[in-house]
Amino acid sequence: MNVGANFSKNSNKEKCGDCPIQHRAVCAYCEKTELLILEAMKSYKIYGPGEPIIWAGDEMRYVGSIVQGVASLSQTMEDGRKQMVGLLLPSDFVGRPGRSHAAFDVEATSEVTLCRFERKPFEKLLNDVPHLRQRMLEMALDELDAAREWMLLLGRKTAREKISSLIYIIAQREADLRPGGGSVAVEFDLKLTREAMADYLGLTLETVSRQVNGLKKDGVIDLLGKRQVRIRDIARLLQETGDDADGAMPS
Amino acid sequence: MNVGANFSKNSNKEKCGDCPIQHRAVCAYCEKTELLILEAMKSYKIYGPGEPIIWAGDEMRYVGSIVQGVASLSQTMEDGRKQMVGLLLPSDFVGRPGRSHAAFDVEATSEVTLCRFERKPFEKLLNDVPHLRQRMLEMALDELDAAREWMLLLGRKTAREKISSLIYIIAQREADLRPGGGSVAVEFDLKLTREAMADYLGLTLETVSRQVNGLKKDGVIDLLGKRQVRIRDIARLLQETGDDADGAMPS
DNA sequence: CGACTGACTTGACATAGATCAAGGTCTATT
DNA sequence: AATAGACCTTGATCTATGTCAAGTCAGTCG
Repeated sequence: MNVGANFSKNSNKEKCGDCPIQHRAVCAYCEKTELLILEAMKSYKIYGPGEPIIWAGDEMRYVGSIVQGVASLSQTMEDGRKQMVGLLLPSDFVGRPGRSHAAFDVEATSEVTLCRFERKPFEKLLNDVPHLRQRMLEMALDELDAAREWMLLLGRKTAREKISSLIYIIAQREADLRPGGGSVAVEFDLKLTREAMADYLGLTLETVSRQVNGLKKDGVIDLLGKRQVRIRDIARLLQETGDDADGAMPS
Repeated sequence: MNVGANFSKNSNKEKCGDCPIQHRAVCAYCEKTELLILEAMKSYKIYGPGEPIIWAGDEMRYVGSIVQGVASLSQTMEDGRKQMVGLLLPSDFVGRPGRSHAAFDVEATSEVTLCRFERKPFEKLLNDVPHLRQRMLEMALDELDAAREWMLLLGRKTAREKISSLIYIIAQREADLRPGGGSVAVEFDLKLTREAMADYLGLTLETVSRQVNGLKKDGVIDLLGKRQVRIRDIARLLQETGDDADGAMPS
């Protein structure tokens, strides 16, 4: 088997049970016994919107993965400035094996169902099961790439490009989670307040509001509710993100 | 042995040979044979200042680690806007096992000596040697944390805080690489042009210039040469970064 | 039913940092 | 010692986004 093998989310979905940690962390290649260990270990917990899951500095008793809802990973400075550093959607992993205390705040943005494992036995399992460690490495490297792309957005994009990028990414992730559908969902719920978007994009909530309504006025998106979006022109939205590979040069 | 065991850089230095990949990726706990395999595989290559090491999208034949000098990991938009997403110093790993093409540009900022391994056999080794994979996971998670902290800087800090943070971080890293010394070097070379700093911080080079000279005028640092810095007041510099834990509240 | 609350919008104004434009300093080259 | 090129500084101005301050609107509670 190849180190770099990349299991598509869908193929994992078919082979694994209902808990995301199975297909994200253990996946199709694992032995039956290992699956059974994880099955026995897991427990679920539900958090209400706005409820903290863990604070930076707290001891981490659990690691786990999101089953339903949206959670945010963020950092706050003493004077209150806040920056989201990750958006946790269903199937994303929460917690860092090998570290006893949390480095970032995790909060439920909408109602969140978390599938949890006690950290210590999970680490032991990680130590014993080669595939699990490999899967964790892949996940960490994927998240690292995502974080670095977000750095380009934070450092160099304009407010309009930031908003467009966020909407586009949420649409993509939404499509991933849906059964049929293309690669980008057309109509979906952002599941984030304007303030949460601002914290994610390094903007103020007023700027977010103005830019979202700007995209609406320019016919790029429709707003069905405050957070319910329909993309009117996907190509145009992609152009607005600033990282359209060939929007400038018509072939 | 514990999954979360964290080998300090120094202890590894003592036990390993001259190639950073040994103490970063294989480390003190590895068997002799594994070290020998890496020894046989490795080769060195030297890059001049400004020379590209690999471009985003290129096939990655090698992975490796920096022995000497500074390299930058960056992304560029079509219109030329550029964002550095990582600063690679001696002992840092370059390349991503399990991916055949590079996701980011890597350029030598100063003269760089790179210790290289062919990617394919390295991946095979990674597959066979548990400690190596564990070390890679730790490195990836550390880099992820660093990337996320940089996101706070890019999204929420002022220009002055950004510059102060960069100087502080370079001073820390410098101290790490030196034999004796405290945790923060006092006098050192930034090894970056104003433009490279700007690309790292999401600023323009003019703003970088003004802020660096501002810190000098305010007695926080001295400039011995254009890139040669002496920190006059470490506590003050830390305060200027914005993430001083208790600069605001005297106990 | 009114009025309260939280999320959002909109306007007027302020400002940090970008942009544009010179000019300066250092090093290498001839 | 003149010339050139890379790098850096400094000033004047512009502008995108932040800040402050009123609203609006939908849902919820008394």
